[in-house]
Amino acid sequence: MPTTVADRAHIEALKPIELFTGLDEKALARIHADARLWALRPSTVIFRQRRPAQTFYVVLDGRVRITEITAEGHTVLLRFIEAGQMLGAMAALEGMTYPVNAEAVVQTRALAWSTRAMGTLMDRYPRIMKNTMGLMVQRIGELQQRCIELATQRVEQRIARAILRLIQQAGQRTAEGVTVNMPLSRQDLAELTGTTLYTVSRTLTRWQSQGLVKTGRQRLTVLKPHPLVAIADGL
Amino acid sequence: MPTTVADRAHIEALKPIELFTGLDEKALARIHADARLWALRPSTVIFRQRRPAQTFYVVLDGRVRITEITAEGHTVLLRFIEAGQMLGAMAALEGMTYPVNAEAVVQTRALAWSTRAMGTLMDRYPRIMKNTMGLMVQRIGELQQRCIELATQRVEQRIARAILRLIQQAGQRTAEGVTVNMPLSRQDLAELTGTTLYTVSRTLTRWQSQGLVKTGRQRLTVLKPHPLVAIADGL
DNA sequence: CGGTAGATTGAATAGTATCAAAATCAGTGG
DNA sequence: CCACTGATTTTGATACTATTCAATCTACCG
Repeated sequence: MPTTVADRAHIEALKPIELFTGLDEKALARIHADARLWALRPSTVIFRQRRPAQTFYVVLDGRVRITEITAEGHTVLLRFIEAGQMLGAMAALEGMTYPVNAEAVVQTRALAWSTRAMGTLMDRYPRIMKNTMGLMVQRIGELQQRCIELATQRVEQRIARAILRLIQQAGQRTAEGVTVNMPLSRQDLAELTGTTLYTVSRTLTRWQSQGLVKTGRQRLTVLKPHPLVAIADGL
Repeated sequence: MPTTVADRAHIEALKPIELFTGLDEKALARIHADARLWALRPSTVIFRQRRPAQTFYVVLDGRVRITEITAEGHTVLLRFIEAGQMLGAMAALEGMTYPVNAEAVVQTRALAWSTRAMGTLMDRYPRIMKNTMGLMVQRIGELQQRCIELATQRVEQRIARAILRLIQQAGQRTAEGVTVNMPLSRQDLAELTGTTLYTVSRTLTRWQSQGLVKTGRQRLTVLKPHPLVAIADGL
C-alpha cells in the first residue's frame, strides 16, 4: 500500500507526539491507519467516570478538562490535557473503566483508538508501552505534587501555583503580560485548588488591587509574575 | 544450567508478585538470576528524593514508608509499600531521579535490580512492561483519590479514611477488633492526612471516648468499624 | 434592553493551626 | 526494682484562615 501525500502529512503529525517517539515511519503509518479522527466542540463530553474505557485518545489540538465528581457532589478539576498528550490511558488496558470525566474546553481534535487496536499496537511496538510508562511516571509525579500542595499549603499559595502552571501550559504573551488562553472561571480555579469560588474571587481581587493580575469574566492576565512566584513559594 | 531446589523455591516466590504475572518459569528464573536480595532493618533509608534512580525493588515482606519533604520542611507521607509491590518504579526508566524518600518501617526484605538489568528484562519480556503499566494505572487512581480527599474533605473524614485504609493494608484481627499491625504515631497519621498531630490526637481521643477505637503509643485498634465508615463517608 | 451566568462583597461562623505546658509511657541503666 | 530520660501524646487557650450563606453587582448574549 503506497503512502499518499495526505498520508505523509498525517504521519508527520504523529512524529512530535511523545507517546510515539522512537518509532519509524512504517510503524507510524500503521498506527495512523488504526486511528479515527474526532472533532469536538467546546463542552463536548468525551467520556464519563465509571463508564467502560473503550477508547484511547491523543489530543492533536485544543484542550480537555479532566474532572472527578465525588459521592458528595463536589467537583475536582484534576488537570487539563493539551496538544500532544494522551487521554484515557486506562483504555490501554482491557476491562477497565474511566476513573474521571473528560470534556473539551475549546474546539478540540483528537485521534482515537479502540482498546483492542491500541492493545495490538502496543504488543507489536513495545516502544509505545515504554513511552506510556514514561508519561505515567510524569503524571504520578504531578499528582504527588498536587497532593503535597493540598496537604501543606495555604489556599493563597495554591492559587498562585495553579495560575503559574496555567500560564506555563496555556500562556499567551500580550502587551500587558501573559494571558491564560482559555475560558477560566473562578469556579474552575476553585476546583483546581480545592477551595471555594468565593475565596478565589477575594484573592484575585486583592492581587488585582496590588497590580499583580488583571481579571475579567473567565479571563485572567498575569501582569507581574515575580510577586506571584514569591507567593507560590510561601512568601 | 539446571534449576536447583533452592532456585525453584525462589522462582515460586516470584509467582504471586503482580509485576511478574503471566511469565513462564524460564522467564522467572532469568529475572531472579538478575536480582539481588536486600534485608533492611527498621528505619533503614532505601533511597532519598532527588538522588539518581539506580535500583528498582520489589518488596517481599515487611513494609516501606514513602514520603516527600517539601521545600518548607513539611513531610508528607504518601503511602506504605507492602509485600508483593514494586518500589522505585522510576528506576525502570533511565536517567531519572527518585521523586520521594523510601524507608523501611519494620524488618523488610526486597529484591533489587539495577536500572540496566530491569531495562533489559523489560525489553526481553514486554509483559513486565504491561504489568508495570497496570500497576501505574492503579497508583494514579490512588493518588487522584488522595487529591480529591484533600481537596474536598474535612480532617476528621480524612483521618477516618486513612485508618480504614491502614486496617485494609495492615489489619490484624484480635479479640477486641482489628489492630494496625505496625508502629504508627500521631505524627504519621497527620503526615498521611495533611493535618497536625494535635488535631489527630484530639480526634482519636474523641473516638476513643465513643468506643470506636482503642489507641496506645504508636498503636491503634479499631473496635467498631461501621461508625468509622460512616464518618469516612461524610456522616 | 432584559435575562442570565459569572463575579463581588459582607457578616457570621466553623474548623484547624499554633503555641505552650503538662502528662504519659517505654526503655535503660543504676 | 526504681528512678531517670527522651519520645510521644494529651490538653488548654488563642488566633486565624477559610467556608458558608445571602445579597448585590456586572458583563455579555441574544
